[in-house]
Amino acid sequence: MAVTDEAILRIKEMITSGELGPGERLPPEKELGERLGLSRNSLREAVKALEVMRVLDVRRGDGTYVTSLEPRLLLEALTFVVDLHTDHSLVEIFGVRRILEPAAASLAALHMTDEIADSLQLQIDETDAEGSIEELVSHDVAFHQGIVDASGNEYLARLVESISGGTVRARIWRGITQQGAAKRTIDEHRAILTALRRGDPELAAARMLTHVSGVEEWLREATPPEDVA
Amino acid sequence: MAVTDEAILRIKEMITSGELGPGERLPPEKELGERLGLSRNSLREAVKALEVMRVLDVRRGDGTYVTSLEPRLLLEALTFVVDLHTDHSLVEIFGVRRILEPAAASLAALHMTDEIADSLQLQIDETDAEGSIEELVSHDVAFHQGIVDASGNEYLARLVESISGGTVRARIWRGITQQGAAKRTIDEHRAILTALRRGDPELAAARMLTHVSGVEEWLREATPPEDVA
DNA sequence: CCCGACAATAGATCCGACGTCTCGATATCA
DNA sequence: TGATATCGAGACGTCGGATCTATTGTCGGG
Repeated sequence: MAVTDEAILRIKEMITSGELGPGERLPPEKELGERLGLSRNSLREAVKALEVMRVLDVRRGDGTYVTSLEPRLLLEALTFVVDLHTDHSLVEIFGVRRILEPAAASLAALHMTDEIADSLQLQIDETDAEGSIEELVSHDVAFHQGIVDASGNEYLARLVESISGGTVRARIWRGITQQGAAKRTIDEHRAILTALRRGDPELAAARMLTHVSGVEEWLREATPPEDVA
Repeated sequence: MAVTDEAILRIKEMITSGELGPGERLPPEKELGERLGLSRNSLREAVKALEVMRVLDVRRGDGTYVTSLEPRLLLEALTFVVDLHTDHSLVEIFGVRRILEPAAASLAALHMTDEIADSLQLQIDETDAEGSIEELVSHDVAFHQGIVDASGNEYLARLVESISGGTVRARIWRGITQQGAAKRTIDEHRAILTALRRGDPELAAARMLTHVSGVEEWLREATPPEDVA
C-alpha cells in the first residue's frame, strides 16, 4: 500500500483509538511526517484527503485540527459525491427519499411545537408561486429541511439533506415545466404542515409520501429506459 | 481559495459537465497541472482527495481515470466516515436503520424469488449460534445485505451497507453479552425470511422493525445520557 | 491598559530528481 | 505465423529542499 494511504489509515486510527479527540491539534506536518515515516509532500496528500471528508480542519499559519466529527460535518461530504450521480441514479435516490421523508414527517409530527410550526408556516407564506425557479428551489429545500430537522434525529436530517440537497432539487425543478407545479407543491406543503400541527404522524407521513411521489412519478416518466445502463 | 481546492472543483466540474465521462482517462499529472495552473504536488493532493472519495481511480504506471461513478462506489466513501462516529451517534444511526431496513424488507418481499430466498436460507443454516463473534457478525451483515440487495434499489442497498456495515455491527455485537442473543437473532432472521418467502411486505417490514428495534433498545440502555454531549 | 511592530511557527506552493510500475512495441524463438 | 520474451517510454509514487504567506503571541511604545 502507498505510504499516503497508510498515513490516512494511521491518522484515522489515531482518532478512533482516542489518541486524538475532536478539536485536538495534530503535530506539525514536518513532525507528523517523520513520525509516520513519510515525506511532508506525501503526508499533505493524506491530510488533504481527510480534510475534504471533513475529518481534519487545516488552518493555515496555525495548525491542523480534528474536527468535531459531528454527523452534520461528516455527512456533508456526502453532498459532494451525490452531485456526481447520473440522472438514472436520481430515480433510485427518490426511492430512498420516499422512504426517509415520510418517516421524518411522522417523527416531526410527534415532536412538533408551535415555534417550529410557525416557522414552517412563515416559510410557506413567504413563497411566491410565480417566483423564479431559484426562489422555489430555495423554499422547497428549506421547507423539507425544516421538517427533517424537527424529526429529532440529526443523523437522519443530515442524510436527507445530503441526498436531496440543493443541486439535486435544482436539477429536478429545472426539468419540471408543468403548469401549476409550483402552486401544487406549495399547496401540498400546506397540507403537510396542517398534519404536523395536528400531531398526526400517520397523516403527515401519508401526505409527505404523496408529495414526494408526485415528483417521483414525473421523474420516472422523464427518464427514458435507455438511461438504465 | 487554495489552488488545490480550486483544482478539486475544476476536476469535478469536468466530470459533471460531461467533458470527462465515467471510465475516461485524465491527462498526465504534469500536463493537467499546467492546464489548471498549479504544480504537480498540489494537483496530486486534489487527485488524492478525489481518489479516496472513489471519484478517480489512479493506476500507477498507467494513468488516472474517472471511476464508473456508480452508487456502489460513491457511497463506499460513506463507510469511512461512519467509522469515525462516536457511540452516541450510533443511537441516531439506528434510528435511520429502523426506517430503512423495514422499508427495504418490504420491497424485498415484493421482489422475492426462490433463488434469493434459498440463498438467504443457506446463509442462516450455515450459521452456528455457538460460533465466534466474528462469524456471527459476518452472518448478520450478509443476511441484512442480502435483503437490501433484494429490494431492487441499488442506492438504498449501498446506503444501508454503509451506515450499518461491518465496523458498526462489530461494535454492537461486542457490546452484546446477553445470553441467547445469538440464537434470538438467528430465530428472528428465520421469521423475516418466512415473511419474505410469502411475499408479505407488511409482515416482513414488521418483523424487520422488531428485529432492528431489539438491538436498538439494548443500545439505548447501554448508552448513558452523559454521552449526549 | 491598549495597540502596533516583530519574530516564530505552520501551512501553501513550487521545483527538480529519482524510483518503480505498466503497457505496448519490438525482437525472438518454436 | 504465432506465442513469448525483452525492453523502453510514459506515468504515477516519493522525496528533499526552498520560498512565500497567514496566524499568533510577544514586547515595547503611547
